[in-house]
Amino acid sequence: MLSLKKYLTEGLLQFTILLSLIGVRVDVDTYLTSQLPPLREIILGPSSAYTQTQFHNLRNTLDGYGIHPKSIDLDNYFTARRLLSQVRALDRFQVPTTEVNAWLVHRDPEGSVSGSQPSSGLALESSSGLQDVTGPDNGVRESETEQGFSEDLEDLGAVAPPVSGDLTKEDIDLGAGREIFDYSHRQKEQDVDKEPQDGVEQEDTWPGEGEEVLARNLLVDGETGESFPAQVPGGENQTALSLELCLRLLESTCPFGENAEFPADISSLTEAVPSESEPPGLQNNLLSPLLTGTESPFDLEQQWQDLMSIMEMQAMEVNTSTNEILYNNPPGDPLSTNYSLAPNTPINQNVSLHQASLGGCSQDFSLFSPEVESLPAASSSTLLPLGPSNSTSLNPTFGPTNLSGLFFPPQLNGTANDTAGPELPDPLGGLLDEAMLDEISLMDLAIEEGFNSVQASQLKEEFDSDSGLSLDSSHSPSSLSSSEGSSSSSSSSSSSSASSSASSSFSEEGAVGYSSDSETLDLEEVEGAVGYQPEYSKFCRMSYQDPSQLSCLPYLEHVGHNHTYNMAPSALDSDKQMSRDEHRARAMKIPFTNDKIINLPVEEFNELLSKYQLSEAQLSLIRDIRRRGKNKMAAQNCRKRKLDTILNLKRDVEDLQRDKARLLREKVEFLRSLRQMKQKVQSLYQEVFGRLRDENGQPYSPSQYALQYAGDGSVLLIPRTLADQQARRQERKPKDRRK
DNA sequence: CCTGTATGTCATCCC
DNA sequence: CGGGGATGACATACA
Repeated sequence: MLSLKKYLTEGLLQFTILLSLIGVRVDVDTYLTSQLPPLREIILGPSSAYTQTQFHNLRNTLDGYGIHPKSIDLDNYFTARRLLSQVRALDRFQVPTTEVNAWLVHRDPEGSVSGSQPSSGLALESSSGLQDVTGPDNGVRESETEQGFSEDLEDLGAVAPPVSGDLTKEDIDLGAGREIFDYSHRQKEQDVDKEPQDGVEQEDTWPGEGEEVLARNLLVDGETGESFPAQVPGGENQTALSLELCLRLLESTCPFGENAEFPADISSLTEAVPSESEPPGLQNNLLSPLLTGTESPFDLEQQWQDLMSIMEMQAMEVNTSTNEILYNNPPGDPLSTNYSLAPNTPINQNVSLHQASLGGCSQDFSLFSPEVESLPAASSSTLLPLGPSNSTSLNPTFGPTNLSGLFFPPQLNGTANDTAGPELPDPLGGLLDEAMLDEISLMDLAIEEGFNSVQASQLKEEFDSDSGLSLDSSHSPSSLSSSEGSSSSSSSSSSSSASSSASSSFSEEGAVGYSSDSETLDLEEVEGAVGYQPEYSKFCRMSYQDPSQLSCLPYLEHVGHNHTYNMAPSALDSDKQMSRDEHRARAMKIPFTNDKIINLPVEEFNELLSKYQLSEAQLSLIRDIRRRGKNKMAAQNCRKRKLDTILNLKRDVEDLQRDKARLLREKVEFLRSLRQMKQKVQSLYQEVFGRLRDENGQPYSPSQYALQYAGDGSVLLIPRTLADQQARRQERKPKDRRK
């Protein structure tokens, strides 16, 4: 089923492409508005989202003439499809906490196919990107859920998230396919306030319109004396298409924000270029700014770091600049506007690879997950570097200027250079070390595990049980006052009976405090059971309390102290159990119990003393007993408080350690994902670059040329020297911003 | 006998 | 200024 469907789809797409190339413009898009899904489905397939094929770009660029049917290399096309599928593998970018879903949106220069599926969960990331389908040939990519068709489309390389119906015509024109990075988009929203900076950057890199800048840059290449776009030999037409697709794929793989600025910025993919091919010396010179200063440009690690830095920038809120830039792109953006022009540009001029290039085909690649998707289509559109805008801008710009041959890797360059570029080497470099990361994660995990399994759970339980106790000093006072009141009342109500004294002491303890209400009750019950004998009651209380509390506290469990030893086997042995003060009081013939001495309120206590004729020695002893008794309770409360504090601190530490471990794990996972993406990008870059051929059919030297992403999502083949210059330029910006 | 824990007591600070 | 809570330090009992 799938194969058949795929076959049909491919055939249909190819046919459409051919028509477009021939100059027959199939404006299915006009009919394929969101309101008319059926027609679209007929042509594009069911639930086709917004698939924009790069072929459209060619057609658009060439405007139907100038491109020879021969120029289309089906082999390359399918190769591109394969690459695209590979890229698609990156769709689900797993980030620690967030899942990243990427969609490849294929956009036609003329009119990118805008997904008419508002309903689909996917939000159009690039507002400009998707949009109206001017040509039937636009590959439409449906939401992933709709696999059948989407799959085929995917192969084509046109992947468009369902577009919300709000796409404007302008968006459509401008927006042609571009890769949208939801993630970046999201950030952009957050970073909206940072736009000013972006604007500045734009001025620097891309004064006015990115297109112009690109053109200028390309033409300018003084060193080589070549204007790349134009120079690219038309003989490469064969590969042009495939290259375009590949480039788009590459673009899509890289979550770079699209920005007008980017076009100017040339962060080169060159970095990704296989190092083997290039001589070290050349590399250094040619290396992009990002790479410079650290390792050889070709160093994979370095490359990864760059990518990671880019990712980091986007992912980690830190960099707003890039996001801003990306998001800020208004629909009316020059680039976007230019997009509409692209279709008109004659292919002849652009015929070179460049044209094939990605300009037209932008695939929206949203690496990031649902969150991103949820973002409004408009905002997202701006984010994606590869988005339609790129294609449009590029085509128009270069087409006229004969810069046809250039591939722009705008996003990579722009994003990497602008935002992440600078950071890549440093922060990510170290982190990239997989072994190190693993180690960290493992360590963290171990720590976390340890806490979780052993102490954490226990502590939690303990704390829960111990909830009654609070370190907050405020608690004790209130409880104390209340307890005192109760104690006084109890004491007053009951004269000096043993039971009364016992109850009063208990109540006082509750008041004292740290014991929770339940605790107090328990104590009271216990003590009541014990009967009079304050000392016993005290001991009992302590013994009673401690065990219960201890049970809750794992640490204390090992303490097997049985404080009940204080309790005589029989009440008759109470004398032995009396405290020193009890003995002293008895020796001094104190007429009332120590409980009363200790627990009676001051007034009652004084009143009690006044009732008896006591000697100085007796009064002194009574006061000492009262003082010691009070202090004893205070000491108990103090110790309890201290213990609670320690336990709470321990719990806090454990919690923090768990959080830290979790965050580190997530970080490691994120870095891994970034690394994988980088590898993919690199491989794709190499593959694409390796397929490029000059007029003579000779492959380009990686040491002399490099692929770069333009801000608009197009990919250019430029001299390394130029790439290095631009890369350096961009590298500075991000740093400045951060500062 | 040594050690660790629990508890009591004292001195002191502070409210 | 005294009562009393809080707490560090020390002493003691006990396992």
